[in-house]
Amino acid sequence: MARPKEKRENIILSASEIFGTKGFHVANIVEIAEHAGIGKGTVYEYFKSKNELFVEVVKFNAESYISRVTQEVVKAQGFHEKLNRLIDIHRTIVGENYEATGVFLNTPTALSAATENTQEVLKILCHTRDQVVQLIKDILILGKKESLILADDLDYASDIVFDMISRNNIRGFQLKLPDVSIQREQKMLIDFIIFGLSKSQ
Amino acid sequence: MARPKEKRENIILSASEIFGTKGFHVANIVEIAEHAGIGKGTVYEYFKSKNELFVEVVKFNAESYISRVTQEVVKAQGFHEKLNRLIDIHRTIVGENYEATGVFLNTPTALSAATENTQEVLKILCHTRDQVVQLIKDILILGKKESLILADDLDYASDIVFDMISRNNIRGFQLKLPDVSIQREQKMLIDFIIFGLSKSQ
Amino acid sequence: MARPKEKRENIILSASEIFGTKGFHVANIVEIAEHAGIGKGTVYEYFKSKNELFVEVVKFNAESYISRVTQEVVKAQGFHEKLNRLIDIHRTIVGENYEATGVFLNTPTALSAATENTQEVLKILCHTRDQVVQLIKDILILGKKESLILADDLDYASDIVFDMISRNNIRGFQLKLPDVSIQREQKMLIDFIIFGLSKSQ
Amino acid sequence: MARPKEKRENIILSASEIFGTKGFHVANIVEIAEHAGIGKGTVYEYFKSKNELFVEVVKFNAESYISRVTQEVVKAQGFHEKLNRLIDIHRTIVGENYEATGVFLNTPTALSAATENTQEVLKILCHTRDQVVQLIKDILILGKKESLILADDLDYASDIVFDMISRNNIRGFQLKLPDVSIQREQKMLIDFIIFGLSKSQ
DNA sequence: TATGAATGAGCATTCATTCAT
DNA sequence: GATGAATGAATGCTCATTCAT
Repeated sequence: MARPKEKRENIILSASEIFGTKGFHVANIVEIAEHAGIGKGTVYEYFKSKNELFVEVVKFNAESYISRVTQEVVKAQGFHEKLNRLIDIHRTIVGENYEATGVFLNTPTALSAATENTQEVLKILCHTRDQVVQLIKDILILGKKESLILADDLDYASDIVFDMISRNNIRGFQLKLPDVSIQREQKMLIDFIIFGLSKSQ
Repeated sequence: MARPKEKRENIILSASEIFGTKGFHVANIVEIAEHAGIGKGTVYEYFKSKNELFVEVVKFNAESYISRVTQEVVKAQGFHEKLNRLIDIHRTIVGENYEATGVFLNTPTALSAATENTQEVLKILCHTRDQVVQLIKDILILGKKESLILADDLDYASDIVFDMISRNNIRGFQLKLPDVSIQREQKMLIDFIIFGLSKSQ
Repeated sequence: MARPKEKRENIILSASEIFGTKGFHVANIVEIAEHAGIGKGTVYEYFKSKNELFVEVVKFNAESYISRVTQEVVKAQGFHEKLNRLIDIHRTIVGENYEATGVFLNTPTALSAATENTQEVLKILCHTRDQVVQLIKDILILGKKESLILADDLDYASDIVFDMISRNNIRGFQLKLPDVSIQREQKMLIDFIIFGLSKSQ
Repeated sequence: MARPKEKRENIILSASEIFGTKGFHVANIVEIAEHAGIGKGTVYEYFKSKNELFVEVVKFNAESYISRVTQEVVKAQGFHEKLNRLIDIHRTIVGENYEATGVFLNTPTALSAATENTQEVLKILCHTRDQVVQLIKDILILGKKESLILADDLDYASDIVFDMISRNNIRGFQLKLPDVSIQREQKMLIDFIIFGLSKSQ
C-alpha cells in the first residue's frame, strides 16, 4: 500500500503552486491534478472539495513557514543575528514559492474570494501571523536587554516589524531586484527598524 | 435620462463596491447591474467585458485616491502636519470603501486572479504607488530641511513609509480598532517612522 | 417579449417526455433542452434545478390529468356512462403520454429515487389520487342511487376501483394489446368491478 | 473464509436492501459493499457490473417470492383458505422487505431507469407475474369447482386478482395501516374479488 | 482471492456575453 | 440607447470500474 501521506503532500504541493500562481478561483482541479501527475478523481480521494484542499494548502504552508522560521531564529545568537536570520529565511521561503507561502501571511485579503472558508483561512493566517509576531517580540526583548533598542510597546513594535519584513521581501520579488540590491535593502531595513528616519541611512 | 458620463460612473461606483466586497471572481455582472439600478445588458454598452470594467474600476479608484491624497497634503504645512494629513486621508479613504480603494494600492496580489488584465492592473497600481511614494518623498525632503529626519536614501525611505502607512490602516480596519486606539497607533507609527525602535515610544 | 408561460410549458412538456421515458436519474438536462429545441442554460432560466423541474413536471401532469378526467366525467350521465368515460379518458391520457401521466398517479414508488423532492412529489401524487378517488366515490354513490351496486364502504370501494382502472390501463399499454382486446377487457373490468367473480363474465 | 456461494448471496442480500431502499441509481456500490462487510472490489469478483448485480438481485427476489408463495398456497386446502394464505404471505413478504420484493413484482416501471437491462429485468418480472397469475388461476379453478365463483375468463380474472392483491398490500404499507385495518381490508378485498360492488360489503 | 487506490466519463450548474426587440 | 432572454463554455464533483498488490 502506498503511503498516503506522501501522495497527499504531493497534491498539496502541487495545489500550492497552482493556487499560488492563479488564485483560488482561476485554479482548477484538473490542472492541479495534472500538475501532480494524477487523475482528478484522486484529488477527491484525499480532499473532500476544492475548498477543503485550499484550506489544507494554507495550513500546510503556514505550518511549514512557522516551523522553518522558528528553527532558523533559534540557531542564531543575539538581537542582530536573530533579526538578520529572520529576514533571510523569510526571503528564502518567499523565494522558493513566492505566492504560496510568504504572501499568504501578509495579505489575507488576497484570499478573500474563497467564500466558504474565508473565515477558516483567515483564522489560520492570523494565528500564523501571531506566532511570528511573538517570535519577533522575543527578539526585540533581547534587543532591549542588549540595550540596542529602547521602544516600550513591544507588541506594537513587533507587529509593525513583521509587516516591514514581509512587505520588504514581497517588494524585492515583485521588482525582481538583484541580490546586491536586496542585501543593501535588507541593511537599510534593519537600520530603519532600529533608527527610523532619525539616523542617516 | 442620465447623461452617458453619469451612467458610466454610476456603473463604476457600483462595480467598485461589488468587486471590492467580493473580489473579481465572486462578483458578477448581474449583481453589479442590479446594484446600479440598470439592466445587465447596459453594462456592456459602456464596457466591453467584465475584465475591462474591472480595469476601469481600478483606474477610477486609483485616480480618485491620488487626487484626494494630493489635495489633502498640499493643504498642510510642514513635515509633521503633512505626514499626519497623509495618514489621516489614507485612513479615511480606506474607511469609506475598505476593499475598493486603499487595499488595491497595497496588495496587487489580491487581484492576481483577474487573469487577462493582471498586467494592466498591476501597471496601474504600481504607477499609483509610485505617485504616492513620490509625494511621501517630497514630505521627507521637507522633513530633512526641517532637520526632523536624517535619512539619506529617501527613495527607499519613502517606499517603506508608504508600506507602513497602508499596512497600518489595513490592520486598523481588519481588527476594527476603536478610534482612540487608531489615533494612539497613528502616533506610534509616526514615532516609529522617525525614530525606529531606538527611541522609547 | 416572448410570453414566458409558453416557453415554460414547452420545457415542461419536453421534460415530461424525457423524465417519463428514462426516469429522473437517467434523464439529463442537455437532452431535455435539446428535445425542447433550446440551450441548456435556458432551462435554468425557468427552473432553479433539475429537481425543481421534476417537481413542476409532476405537478403539471397531475393537474392536467385531474382537470381532463373531471371534465370528461361531468359530461356523462348516469353511473354506467360516467364509469365508462372515466376508464376511457384515463386510457386516452395514459396513451398520449404513457410514462408522464397515468403512471405517475399509480406508482409513487417509481419516483422514489428523486431523493430531495421525494416527499414533495409524493404529496402531489397522493393529493391527485385522492381527488380521483373522490370522483369515483361520487360515481359509486350515483350507482347506489340507481341500485346498480350495493357496496357499503364506498371509501374503500372507490380506492380499489381507482387501482383497478389504472392498473388495467398500464397493462394494456405494456402488453400493447390491440384495441379490440382493450375494449373487451374494459367490459370485463366493469363487470368485475360490479359483480366480482360471482357472476359469469 | 466463507464459501463463494455464501458470499455471493451475502452481496445479493445486501444489495437487495440498498437497491430496494434507494432505487438503482441512488444506490451505490460502495454502500452495498460496506453493508455486506466486504471491500468494493470484491463485488466485482462476483458480479460483472452494477447492472448485472441488479439483475441478479431481481432474479433472486423473484425466485424467492415465487417459491415462498407457492409453498404457502400448497399447504392450504380449498379456495377460501388458499386465497387467504396467498394474500397473507404476499403481505408478509412485502413487509419483510417492502421495496426489494413485492414492489418489484408490481411496478416494472419502478425500475425503468436501469437502462441497459431494463428489458431483462422486465422479462424476469413478467415471468414472475405470470407464475403467480397461474397460481391464482389454479385457485380460481378450484373456486369454480367449489361453486364459489362463476367467472368464465379465468385468465383475465386471475390477472386482475393479482393486481388487486399486490396493490392492496402496497397501500397497506404506504399508509402504515394498523393490523386491524389490514385484516378488515383483506376481508373487504376478498369480498370485492368475489362479489364486486354488487354485494353490500 | 480480496482489496481499495486510482481513474475519467458524465452531469448539474453558473455566468459572461450576445442580440433581437 | 436599454434591456433581459437565450446561450454554451467551463468546472466541481460523483461513482462505476479497473488493476496492482
